[in-house]
Amino acid sequence: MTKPTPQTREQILAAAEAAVLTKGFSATSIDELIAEVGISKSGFFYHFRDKTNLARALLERYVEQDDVVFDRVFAEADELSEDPLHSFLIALKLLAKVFEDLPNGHPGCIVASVCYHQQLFDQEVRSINAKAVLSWRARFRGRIEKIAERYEPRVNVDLDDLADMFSAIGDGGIILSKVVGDKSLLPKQLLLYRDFIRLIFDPA
Amino acid sequence: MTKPTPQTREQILAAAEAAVLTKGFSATSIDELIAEVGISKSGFFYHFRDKTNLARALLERYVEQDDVVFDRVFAEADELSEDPLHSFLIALKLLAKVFEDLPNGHPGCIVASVCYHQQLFDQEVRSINAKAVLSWRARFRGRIEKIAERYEPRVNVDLDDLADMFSAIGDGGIILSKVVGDKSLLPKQLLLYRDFIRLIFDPA
DNA sequence: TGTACATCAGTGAACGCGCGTTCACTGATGTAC
DNA sequence: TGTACATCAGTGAACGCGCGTTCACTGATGTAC
Repeated sequence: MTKPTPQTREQILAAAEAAVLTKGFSATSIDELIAEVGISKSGFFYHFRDKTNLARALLERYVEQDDVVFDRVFAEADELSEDPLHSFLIALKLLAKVFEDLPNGHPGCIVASVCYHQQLFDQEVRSINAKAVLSWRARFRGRIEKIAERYEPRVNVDLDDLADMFSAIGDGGIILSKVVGDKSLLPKQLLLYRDFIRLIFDPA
Repeated sequence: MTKPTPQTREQILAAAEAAVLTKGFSATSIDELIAEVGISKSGFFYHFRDKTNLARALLERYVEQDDVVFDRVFAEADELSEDPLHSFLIALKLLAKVFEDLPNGHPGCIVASVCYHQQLFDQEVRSINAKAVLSWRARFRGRIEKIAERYEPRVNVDLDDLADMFSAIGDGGIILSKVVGDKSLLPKQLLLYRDFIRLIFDPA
C-alpha cells in the first residue's frame, strides 16, 4: 500500500496528526500545517482535495502504521514460541514494551479522535473507522481462538468480546495516560489485559 | 453542588454536550446552540464568559452527573450484599445494565473528548480532567482494597492499575460502541472487567 | 538529437462567510426604607 | 403603601479576523516521435 509518496504529503500528514490529536480536527487549521511544512496554501490543496480528504488520509495512514506494528510484534512472538497462548502473551508484553519506550508516551489514537468527531465526516470515513476496529477484532480473535482450541478456558467468555477488549484497553489506556499525564499507565493496562488472558487460559 | 440553575443554562449545556460529543469542541458553534435553545447570542454570553468557559462547565457537569450514577449504583449494591466482593460484582452488573438501557447507547465521555482537545484549554481545565480520572481511581481502589483484605488474589496485580482499568474499559468501550455502531459492546466490556475481578478474587 | 506536449508539484492573490466577542441597552422582578 | 434602586436574564447591532476554497498560472522534469 505504500505509494511512491512525495515526501511533502507525508510531512503534511505527520504535522496534521500531531495537531489533530492535541486540539481536535476543526481547530487544526490548514494555515498552521503549511507554516510547519513550509509550503503555500495551494500546495496543500494540490495534495488534498479538501480538508475532510486530509482526515481520511490521516485515518488510513494511522491504521496502516498500526497494522505494521501488530504484524511485526506478532511475527516476533511467533518466532519465540509455537504455543498459541505463550506466543500471544509474549506479543502483548512486546507491545507493552513498544509503548513503554515511546519517549513522550503514545500520542493518541486517530480512530478515537475520529470517533469523537464523527458527525463532521461522511459515511465513508466512518466506515473506514469501523472497519479498522473490526479488523483488530478479527486479528485478536484469530489468536484467541487458537488458544481456546488448546486450553480449556477457566470461565465462559465470548471470544469477540475478549478480542474487542484489546481495543478498549488500548484506547482507554491512551486516554488514561494522556489525561493523568503518566505515560506508564497505557503499558500497565496492556499488561493487565495480559494477566486476564493468562488467568482465563493458563492451567498453571 | 446543584445550584439554583436557571434552566436556560442547563439547556445550553445539554445542547453543547450532545454537539461536542459528535463533532468536537471547535466545530460546535455558539450560533447552533442558541438556535437550539432559542436565545440570542448575547444571552449565551450572559451565562458563559467565553467559549472555553462553556467547556469547563461542560466537563464539571459531566463529572458531577457521573458521580451521581456511581453513588447510586454502589449504594444499591451495598444494600444487596455486605460482602465487598459480591457488592462490587453487583455494582458492575448494575452499571452494565444502566448502559444497556440507554436507548441510543452511551453518548460519549466528555473526559475523553477534552483529552483529545487538550491543547485548546488552559491548565485549569486539564487539571479538572485529571482530577476526575484520579477520583474514579480512588473510588474503585477503595472498593478493591476491601475485597483484597478478605480474599487472597489469585495473581499479583497492582490495585491502582486494577482500579484504573475500569476507566480504561469505560472510555474504550464507549469508543468501541460508537465506532462499530453496536451499543451492546460497552456493557459487554464492563461485564468482562467484572469477570476479571471475579477470576482474581473469587475463590470458587 | 531536437522539438512538442504532458504531467508533477507546486505559487499568489482573491473570495466571502461564519465565527467568537464586545457594547450599550432593556424589561421584569426583588429589596430597602 | 409608594418610591428608588439593584439585580437578573437577557436583546440587537456591529466588529474584525481567520478560515477553507477557488482560480489562473508556473517552472522543472518526463515521454513520444
